Amino acid sequence: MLDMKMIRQNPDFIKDKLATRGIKAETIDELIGYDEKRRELILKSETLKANKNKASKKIAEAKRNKEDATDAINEMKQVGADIKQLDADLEKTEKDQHDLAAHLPNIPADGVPESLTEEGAVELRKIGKPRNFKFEPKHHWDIGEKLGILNFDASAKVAGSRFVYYMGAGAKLERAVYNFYLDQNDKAGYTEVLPPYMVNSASMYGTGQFPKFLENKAGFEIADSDLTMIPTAEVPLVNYYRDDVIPTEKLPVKFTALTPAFRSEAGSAGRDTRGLIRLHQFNKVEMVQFTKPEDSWDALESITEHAESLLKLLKIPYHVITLTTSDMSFTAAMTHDLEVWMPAQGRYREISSCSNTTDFQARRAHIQYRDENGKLQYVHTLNGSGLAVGRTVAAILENYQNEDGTVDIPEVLQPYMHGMKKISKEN
RNA sequence: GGAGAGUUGGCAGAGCGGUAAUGCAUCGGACUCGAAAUCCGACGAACCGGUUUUUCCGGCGGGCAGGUUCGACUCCUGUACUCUCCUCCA
Repeated sequence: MLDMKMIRQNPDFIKDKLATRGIKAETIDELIGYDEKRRELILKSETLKANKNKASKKIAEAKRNKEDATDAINEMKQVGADIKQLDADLEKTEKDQHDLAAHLPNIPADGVPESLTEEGAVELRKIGKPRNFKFEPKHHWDIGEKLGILNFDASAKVAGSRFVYYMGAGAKLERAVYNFYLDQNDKAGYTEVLPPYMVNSASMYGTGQFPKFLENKAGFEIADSDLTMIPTAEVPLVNYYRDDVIPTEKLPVKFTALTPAFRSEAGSAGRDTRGLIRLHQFNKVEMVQFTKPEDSWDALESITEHAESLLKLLKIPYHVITLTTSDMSFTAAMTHDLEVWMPAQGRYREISSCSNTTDFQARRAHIQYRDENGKLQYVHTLNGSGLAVGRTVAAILENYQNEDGTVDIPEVLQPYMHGMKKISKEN
């Protein structure tokens, strides 16, 4: 949620910034119009309410003195009716204003490449050289199915498209990857959390998924309840402190969690229909930080670098890009994506997204701390995948594949696989 | 799933239709070499509007949402959460 006072005071700045995210200037004007009308109505309503309170006190006093209070009671009746009318208008205006404001994305930070498409992302660095294959590298789904460690036929039967069964060494590899990630995050000072996998709509609103998420049918809501399956652990992790004041000495708070993420993938029909890249349910280890405002930009770099360190240890080639203004998620002021090299596709694919949402989520979710003057301020929140687990498995299968169809296991994962060095049919 | 109780300021805790006692904590002051104790005073969330870049005024506010009423923390309805008992259950 953007700061309305800020919009009121710097309308042109907001218009320029949000134009890069596809928001029309007229939308901002409309919002400011609602705000002006709202404040006008508040002024009128509050004047009447002040009168009402005075009249009420008069009645109370008259009653105490056993005097006649008919005049004051009539005044109360009249004023009460006027207030009712005015407040109905006010409520409508507030709702209109709020609905509009809730649809405005965060202001892009300086340095975010401006573009109305995903074209124009800036590559910050490229690490590791794609391996030179002496044979045609296979897609991970082919490798996985041949090895008997991924079964998409069974999942199609039992659940539907965009699900998977990991079998045997495949399931173990998935487990090795997320245990490795959790251990690394633990070492980096993140508190491990095991949160609920369903959250209420206030939480979905707090982290900025709702209302758009609902309108786009992007998720899985539980019938006859207020619950939604989490689309990312970011939701329960950030909302942990919703409506709270975080004790200042605790900042920065760093959380990490392994959870499944549930997404409808509405609107992505035909894309990535095979394999582990785009599923309705996938595991992800997530990192979240709550920081003081002045620390959040350093924190974004630190989260990104930590996510990178995982890929470095796994020895998988990747690059880091800064997303464009319109490619970023709704809540982000800046996002660095990590993309891993997928040999069979011959391109980099997203495996992590690290964002600074500044105070955008904190405003929605009311997450505050007290500054050195004891004043309540909004914290900044950050999130980053560390990392997507299924996509890591896909990347391992493709980057570590051998011509005979076996797959080597990255050295750092071998201890997590009871020393197994290679996945072959026999496993 | 059933029954009951509860939800008031940072905490504790009254009132139970006329606009939120009191205690603790906090802040300021007095006393003191200093501190404790004591005394005096202030302050009761967050939020919103006006004015104002300190101030002051007003609104809102007693889990939340409605209703009754000139007026509700106080009555009624719904709902969320917490606790206890029963039931069920990994």
